[in-house]
Amino acid sequence: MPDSLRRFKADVFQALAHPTRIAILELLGTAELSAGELIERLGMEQANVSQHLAILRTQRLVINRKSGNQVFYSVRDPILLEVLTLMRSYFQKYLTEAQQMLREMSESGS
Amino acid sequence: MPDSLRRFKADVFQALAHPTRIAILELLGTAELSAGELIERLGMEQANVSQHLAILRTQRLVINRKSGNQVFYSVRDPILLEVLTLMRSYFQKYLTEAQQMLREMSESGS
DNA sequence: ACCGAATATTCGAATTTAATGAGATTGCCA
DNA sequence: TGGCAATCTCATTAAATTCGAATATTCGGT
Repeated sequence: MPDSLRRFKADVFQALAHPTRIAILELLGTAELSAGELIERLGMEQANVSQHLAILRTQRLVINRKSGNQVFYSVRDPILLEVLTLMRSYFQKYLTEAQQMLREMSESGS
Repeated sequence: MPDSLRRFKADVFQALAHPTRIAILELLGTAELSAGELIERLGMEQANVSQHLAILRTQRLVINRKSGNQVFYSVRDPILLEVLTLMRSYFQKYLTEAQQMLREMSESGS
């Protein structure tokens, strides 16, 4: 596999590599949502969410549809949701270990 | 889903978000390899590869087995390879578009 | 005990990323 | 056209990532 494609693939993972963006994709997994709805459900700064959406748009993980005053987002390809589902099963498999790791991190961090 | 788990999930994607680390996982997909073999096949600096391996180890995407002077690495869970396979199909689906994007990036970058 | 090979770790510089606050668009409706 | 709501973009700053060079560690052989 050429390195350029590997870089491209890495960029997609990079786009997935943020809790907020994962949350966005999970919210969009079941239904198309407007930017405003996303902001509300996430409970985060408007500008911040908008920037994360821009990243997802640039990598084409989501598509957007303008309708009047609003912009509606949806996941571009179900494969991406499959990836998230696979990840979910991965985490369930190692759940106790993940929690253990989280606990250690919070202890050493305090 | 609690945010802590989402953060944990994002960390795994972060670990996948580098061309070299993707290359490492793809190499390990078919066979267990020693650090030296990985370095040789990647044709990169020893320290650099070792650092990437450390990241993959920290996130537990790979496991390592010490045998004498060498350290052998392998992918921890086949689910991760499934994720890479899914991504591969995603890229094949949008290959022309990806190439187009790569071309534009290289043009504007020069 | 010493040496060399294999691997890991540390450090510093350059680059990238994330969050916030402020400003700029765009589209609707009176 | 004026104004408001929804959304995006820009600038700044703090934090994280990446790489190479140098250094450290660990193990087997002599």
